[in-house]
Amino acid sequence: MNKSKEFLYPQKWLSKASTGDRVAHELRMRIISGLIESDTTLSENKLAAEFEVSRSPIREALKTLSSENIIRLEKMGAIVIGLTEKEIEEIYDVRLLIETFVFERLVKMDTSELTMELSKIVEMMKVAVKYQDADEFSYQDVLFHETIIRSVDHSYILMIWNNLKPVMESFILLSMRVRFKEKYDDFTRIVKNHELYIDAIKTKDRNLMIKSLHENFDDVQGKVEDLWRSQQMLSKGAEQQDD
Amino acid sequence: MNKSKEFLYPQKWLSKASTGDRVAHELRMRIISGLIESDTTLSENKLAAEFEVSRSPIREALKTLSSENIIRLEKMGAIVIGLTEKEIEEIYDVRLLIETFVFERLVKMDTSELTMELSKIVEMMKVAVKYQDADEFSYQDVLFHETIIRSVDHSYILMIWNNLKPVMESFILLSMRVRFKEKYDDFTRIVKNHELYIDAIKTKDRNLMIKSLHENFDDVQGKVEDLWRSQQMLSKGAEQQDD
DNA sequence: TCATGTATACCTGTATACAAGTATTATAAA
DNA sequence: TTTATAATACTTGTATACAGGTATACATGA
Repeated sequence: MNKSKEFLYPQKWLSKASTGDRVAHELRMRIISGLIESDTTLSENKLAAEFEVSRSPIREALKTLSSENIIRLEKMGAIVIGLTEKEIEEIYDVRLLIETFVFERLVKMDTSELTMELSKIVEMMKVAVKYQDADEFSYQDVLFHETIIRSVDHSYILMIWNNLKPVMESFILLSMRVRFKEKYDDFTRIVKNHELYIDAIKTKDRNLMIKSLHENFDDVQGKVEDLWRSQQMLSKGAEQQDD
Repeated sequence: MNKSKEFLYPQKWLSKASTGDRVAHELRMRIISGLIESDTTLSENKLAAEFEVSRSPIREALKTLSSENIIRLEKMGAIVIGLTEKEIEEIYDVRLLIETFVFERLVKMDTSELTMELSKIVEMMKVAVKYQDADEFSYQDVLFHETIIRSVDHSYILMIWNNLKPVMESFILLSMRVRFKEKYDDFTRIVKNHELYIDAIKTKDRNLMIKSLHENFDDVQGKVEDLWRSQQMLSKGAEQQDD
């Protein structure tokens, strides 16, 4: 698909994806990682040439990315918006908003099945930590929250999640990769926070839920400066990533 | 664009829209009005033939509609989901969620400019009522809330709004058209609710805001059964609509 | 030097062509 | 009559072609 063989997005997650999806995922990673800078103008033709595909899947990808608010489609070309710290905070505003909403539904439900499922995911996270698999860890992290959100069966909350997810996934992926190298011991705390979250669901304890959610955010978000600092290095060292 | 000359969506709102957008708006109206029933399978080729355009804009439209959760893209064809009462309630859950969030931001801001803008919109609504222009009224109603949401400058809240807006707009449009015929006097109450909303913003009164918002929802949502009942009639009488 | 017009090279939006996959229907065999 | 298989009529995904439109650079005139 691409003349350069460097992919930021885990290729094994794209086994059944269309070309358009692949392009979208890869472009998203490059934008969020800073490899493609903000205010860059992307042209369909150039992207098509670079990815060695036709304009059709490129168009599809650009439309997707524009609905995620990381690019802006204009008359001539697509302008990269990217993620500033403001946007990252905004994403977490929204996450807090929807997860709080979801929690209010959960307290009225039987959550035994859900907590079982979540426990399984946390086990997976532990294994990912053990084997230092940042991508797998990120995957399970995102899955954890998605599982909670899906459990309340609310199609428009799910719609919000679906719009947010790709950007978040990319951001978490990049963030975790850096921190697996630099701050390995953080992960025991992240896992612990997720276990706290499960407890909150089990005991229907709002405060505990908010607390663990906030701490979880701080864990990803708090050291954002570190991430940006490490970003260039990460991007340039991206060829080591699996594909 | 269409061999049949009946459009549910106001054509003058589409002056600068692309073919894909036009198709999306029209399809959305047909789906939400019930003209196209739930579980119907839409094929790109058939739609292209019906709208007398190529598959490209149809594809674009279907992608848009799928991101709005009113159709589901599958291996063969797009399945119409439509709007059941459950989904309408869910939409208002989300509106309540984001407008409450926005209000919390507003109470920390200078809102004099905003309330001025909103007053203007309410004036417009009154004129629309006076001249029995259901479409114009709907437009101003949606604009009212969009103006509030935009005022806090939160790109991801705006993203949610942008995803919700088209479906809501269509729903409100259809709902108002029926009620302008059947329940003309309701509109003075709706206008009053919006004035209450402005007061709430001016006085930073959370409870008043929630109250007016709820009543506003009830006004649209409460008589949903009526809407569905009138739906068929409306759809069949759609050729009278402006274009 | 600055303004205006024009050629040119690019861009998107739409149409069309083609390839590969899937459901369906008809046909053949048991 | 039922089952299995092959033909066929669809479907989407991608590539390509074409038609406007837009920006840029350059030349021409004041």
